[in-house]
Amino acid sequence: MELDEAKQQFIQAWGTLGSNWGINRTMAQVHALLMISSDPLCADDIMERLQISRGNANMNIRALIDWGLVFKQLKPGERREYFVSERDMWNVVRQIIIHRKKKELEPVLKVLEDVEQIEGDSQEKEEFLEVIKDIQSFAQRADRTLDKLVQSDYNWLISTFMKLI
Amino acid sequence: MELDEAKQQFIQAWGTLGSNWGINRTMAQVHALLMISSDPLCADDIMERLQISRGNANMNIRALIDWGLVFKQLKPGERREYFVSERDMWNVVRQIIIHRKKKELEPVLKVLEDVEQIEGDSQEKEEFLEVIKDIQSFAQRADRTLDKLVQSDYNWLISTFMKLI
DNA sequence: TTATACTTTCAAAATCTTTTGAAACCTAAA
DNA sequence: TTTAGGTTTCAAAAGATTTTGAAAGTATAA
Repeated sequence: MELDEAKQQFIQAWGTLGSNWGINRTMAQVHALLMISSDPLCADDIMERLQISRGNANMNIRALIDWGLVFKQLKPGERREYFVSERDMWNVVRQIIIHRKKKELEPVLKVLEDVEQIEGDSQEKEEFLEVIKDIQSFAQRADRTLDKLVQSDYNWLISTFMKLI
Repeated sequence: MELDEAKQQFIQAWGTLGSNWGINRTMAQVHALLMISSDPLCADDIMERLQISRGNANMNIRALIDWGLVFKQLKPGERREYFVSERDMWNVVRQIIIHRKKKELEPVLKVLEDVEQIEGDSQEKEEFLEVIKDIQSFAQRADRTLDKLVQSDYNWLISTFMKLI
């Protein structure tokens, strides 16, 4: 396989993975492209390499910066903005966990708390509450575990992985 | 809050969560409905409660059965099929991990292996390979950890959670 | 101040995903 | 058989998401 073909394949695969992970396909592709570029790229480079429009490129670059997966880099004497990506996979995953936890897990915890506050005194209510409480205790445990996880550093993580295996 | 309103809210929240997790909204809602129904429901019950068409109900029930999240239950003397859901959250999450790992992680591992086999001997190639190998080692570790996780039972999981926190 | 080089926005278009519902398809019992 | 009660399929419609590209905006330097 040629290097360029390999790069292309990797970008496509990363895009597909991303789109299953709440990261839109192009956003993940931009990230992939930056990960495998040795030098910082500007918006025009990204547009050209991925064959996407300026608006699309701009939107997804901003989103990646927002997620903490890509950083601006200004070259001295140049006005144009260049971009580099986070390459450390644990930092990448960490940022994704932080974002998705906030966007998804926390709202569910809120709803679970709300629906616990129901009126009445029926058998049906008790059964409903039992199911809800089970889910809630699981979700809270997941929430705390993820908090701990994102705080932890890479070496700690590795050693935990090791103990698991 | 009334019980019925609470149920409705829970079904909606579960639907939203699911759609962020590679499970389509209706599929997650069907699962939610079955989790909080004390008795098994048939296709018509589900259609009525969620206000969805027969085709939609059927498709999503089949998908849930396929994912191991819902089970058929035949009532003696009745032809109609009834359905109950997996309620144990750890089993639910376990099934989702199994499915998504197969659908997402494994194809990426395959691509990473493929793109490692590139020709040439340039500086550029070496830099590309370095990034790929980092990602690969992380992905393989994740793969093994998830394997271990899905094999583990609930009590083991709890104690691991506890150690983390 | 004006020109230039670049970034951002956003409505419309394209694309992808989900849902519908009617027709085809079972299968058990009469 | 035939009928009745039920399930599955699938093409078309609806709905959601993503992408485009041109216009507006912004900052720098001459």
